[in-house]
Amino acid sequence: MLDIQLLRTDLDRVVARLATRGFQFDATQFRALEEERKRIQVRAQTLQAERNQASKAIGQAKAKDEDTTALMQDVSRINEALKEDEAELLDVQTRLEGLLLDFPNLPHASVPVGKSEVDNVEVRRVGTPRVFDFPIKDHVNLGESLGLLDFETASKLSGARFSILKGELSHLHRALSQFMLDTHTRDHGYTEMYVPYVVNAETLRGTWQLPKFEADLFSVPRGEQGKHYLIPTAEVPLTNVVRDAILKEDDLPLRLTAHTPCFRSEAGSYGKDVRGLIRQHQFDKVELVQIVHPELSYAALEELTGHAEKILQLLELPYRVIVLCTGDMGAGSCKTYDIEVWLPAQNTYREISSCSNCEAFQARRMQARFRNKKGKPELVHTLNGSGVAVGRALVAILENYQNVDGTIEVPSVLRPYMGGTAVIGRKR
RNA sequence: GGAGAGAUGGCCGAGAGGUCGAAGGCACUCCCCUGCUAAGGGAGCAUAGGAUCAAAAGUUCUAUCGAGGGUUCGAAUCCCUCUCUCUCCGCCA
Repeated sequence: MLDIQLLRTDLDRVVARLATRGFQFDATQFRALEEERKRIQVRAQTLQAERNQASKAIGQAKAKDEDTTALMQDVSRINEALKEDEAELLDVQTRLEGLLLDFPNLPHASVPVGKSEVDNVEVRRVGTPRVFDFPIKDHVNLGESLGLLDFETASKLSGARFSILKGELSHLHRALSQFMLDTHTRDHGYTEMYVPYVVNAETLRGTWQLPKFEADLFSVPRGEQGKHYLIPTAEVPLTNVVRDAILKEDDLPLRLTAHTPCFRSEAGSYGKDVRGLIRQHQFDKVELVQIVHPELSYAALEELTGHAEKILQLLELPYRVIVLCTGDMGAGSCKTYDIEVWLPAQNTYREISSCSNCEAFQARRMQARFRNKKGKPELVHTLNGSGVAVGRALVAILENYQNVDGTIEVPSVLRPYMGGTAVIGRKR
């Protein structure tokens, strides 16, 4: 959520900057609504003040045993008028809030302006794609021929876009998440968290998934309590840890990590990536979240992106980092780096992590604050990034580490997590 | 699942229809005092929004005592619904 003050004082600039991310906004309509709000609010508040004063006078008169009939009639009249104003005010405010809730975040000045993913800018490339001297297979082929990847049975259980991993492949999947968590907690200073996978609507509102993206979520009916939702990413529970909290300045930065499944309905995305593990309704991810002092959030973004990159470096997977242009960024982000891993079967880099600085956008919604030097509560900045998507890392390992006989080499950092296994799929 | 108790400011905790945005304490900030090992005195100290203002400061108004509704001229205080926490019993990986 944007700062309403900013809209009141600097609307034209806000509209112009939001236009760079393809967000059209009717400033005239907003101004008119604001005018209306102001008019009604001033009137209503004046009436309230009158009423409060009169009521106080009644109390004082009664204490002195005086007659209060005239005063009470006054108040009744005020209340009549007030009732209408309050209803109008509520209506205007609801409409304004509705507009405000739809606003995406303002892009940071360093973000390239563009319309879509073709305008994203590559920042760096790390590692060199391996040259194969045999015809390579994609991860689906590799997994299925080894008998370790089973989409058919998964679709019997749950439908399309679910998968079953077996034996050594399932073990490798587990090894990956363990390795990521260990690296982030041991080397990068994150605190490991175990968090709920089912959250309430308030929590999703805090991080922006509601109300706009409800269609992408799996929900769980809960009788009188309404609906709960399966988390689409651990960003949701991790970031909301600080919702409605006032932290000590010394507590910052908070670095939190969790390994969780993520559930995405993504009804609209069929037709793309239908094959394989790339786009699933359920996948595992190790998430990184930082809650930081506003002045340090851009340094933290570089740092957090580096933490995610470190995983790929240790796994010796080639990747590149791109900065998303204004038109391709998520709504809550001021600046986003995507990390894309090399997939030889697709002959391209594919997203494996997305690292964003949301500045105070989520914090304002969540009322997540810290007490600053002056003793005043001030909004924190929030950042999140995948460190990294486990399923996609598995895909990358299958494809990059494949041997001519269809077996898979285990990256050396993962071998301790695999009981020393060096190759997957070797016949015994 | 059953029975009971509770939810007040950063924290603890009083208040039980009127002058309560809320006593007192702790913490914090500033000042004074004091040569000392969690010493004393004074002042300040909730959040959000509105108006005024070029802006800040200041002034002023409104809302907020778990959330939402109701009663009333007036609600932290009374009534209803919900949520959460605690205690006891039951069940359970």
